[in-house]
Amino acid sequence: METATVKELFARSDNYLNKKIQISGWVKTVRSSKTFGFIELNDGTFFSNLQIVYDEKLANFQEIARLITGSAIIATGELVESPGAKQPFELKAERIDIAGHSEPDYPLQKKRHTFEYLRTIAHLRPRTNTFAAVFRVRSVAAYAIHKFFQERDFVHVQTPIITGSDAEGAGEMFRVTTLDFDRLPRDDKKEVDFSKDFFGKETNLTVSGQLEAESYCLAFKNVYTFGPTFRAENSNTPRHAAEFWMIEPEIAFAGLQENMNLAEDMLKYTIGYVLKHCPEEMRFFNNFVDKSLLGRLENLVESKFGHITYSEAIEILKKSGEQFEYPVAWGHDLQTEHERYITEKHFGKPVFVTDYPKEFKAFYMRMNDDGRTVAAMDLLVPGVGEIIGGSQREERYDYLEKRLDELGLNKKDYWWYLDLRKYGGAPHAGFGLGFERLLMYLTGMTNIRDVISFPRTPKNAEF
RNA sequence: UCCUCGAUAGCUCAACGGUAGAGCAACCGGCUGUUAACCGGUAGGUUGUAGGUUCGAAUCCUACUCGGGGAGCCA
Repeated sequence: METATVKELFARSDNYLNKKIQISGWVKTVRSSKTFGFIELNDGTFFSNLQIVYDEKLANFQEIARLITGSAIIATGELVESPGAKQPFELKAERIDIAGHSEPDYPLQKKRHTFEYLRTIAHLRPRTNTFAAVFRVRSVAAYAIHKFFQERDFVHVQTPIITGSDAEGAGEMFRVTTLDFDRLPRDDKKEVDFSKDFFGKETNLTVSGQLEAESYCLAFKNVYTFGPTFRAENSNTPRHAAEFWMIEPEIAFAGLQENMNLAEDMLKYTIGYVLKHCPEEMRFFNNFVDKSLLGRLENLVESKFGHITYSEAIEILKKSGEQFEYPVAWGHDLQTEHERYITEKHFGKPVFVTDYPKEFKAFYMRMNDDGRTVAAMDLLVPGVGEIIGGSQREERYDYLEKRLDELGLNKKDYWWYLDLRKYGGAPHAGFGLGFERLLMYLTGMTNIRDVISFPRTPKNAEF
């Protein structure tokens, strides 16, 4: 007798038909009659369930008929063709052992639950159809991203989670400390004395691996990071989490154009890979989450992304005839409503917007020849908004130094970052891709809390 | 953080100033091919929390907590 998984049964049913097999998994539902019944079993390996038929010949027939959803069982029997229309085959049980009982108050039902409720039982929601699909896609997408970069000889750099630099410039940070809050050490000025802290200085959770990635980029040429990122911003939106995963490639001897080509290739590769390797999951999303999903994704893999400059975007918005809440004028940053118009209505596909005024972009972005814009690029996609933010980096020592001065930043904090420009600073570029935002785009799920296993958001760190 | 909407049985919802209900889940029973199984029955509630108005509050008012949507910040 062979043990099998549901995935194997569906992949190679000929090998198993009319043979005795053993299969183990969790009960999704039981339908019982007087002398026989059916169990829907999911073993976690495949999106579809296996139907098990059992009858009163089983010694524990009564017990099986009363199984509660969620119970773990091990079933043995022959795999036979099913007379029912909804499944090609089923297991005719000769024996069913109960590995773990469930309880009458099992919170998951056969009927549909709201995503809001399922977030309150995040430890059980991967057992639902939707979340089983989301997290298999998440796993496959992560693999596809590594595969994409590895096949192109990029080096995967694992940058630190704890950073001693408070100068990453990407927002509020979470403090990391071992100090006793009830008895904080103070210095002469009565301020907290961080020299007594674990690292002898202030430390925080990283908000970006970019600065460190640049260091490795200027040694390995092409690198990428893929790791957790932490932002202590009080953001309450369906697109923000305090802990999320980010992919940050960095390429040397390359500029903004190569950077955008890389981003486009990577997205198309990843989406194509998921479409090919998660057909059941993607069909499910298309049927139950977003009816236009597959058409949109398949179209995206074929089409060229749009390209416009910030200045062109302003012109498009001015000529659009739309009534916007925020004014459209050169020198004003693009608001969400503007971004949505450009990617959803004007282009109807992903669009790179480049060359923003330096005033609302980070210090490290490369100054353009016009002296007022920088070589930045944002990728906007319909439904999700900004999915990628990147730039060519300022590789000229004196320009970077000048920019730090203009913004009132302390050059001492950036000594090693400046060093990278001092010792063979080559043109280089990179971007950050929010992994969860990619998953939202891939699955049609509209809340970031539903594409990360145990979401951390303001006032919520349960589990 | 701001604006806005919401919170009623385990879940999804109804009742909108006058005795809190239904479907599903659970429990008991019936049913020889079901598949969101079906049929009959039982049980299940200080209506998010704390105040207030009223003869009377799930319903009106205030504050708070939590959640949804929108905005800002951004990935």
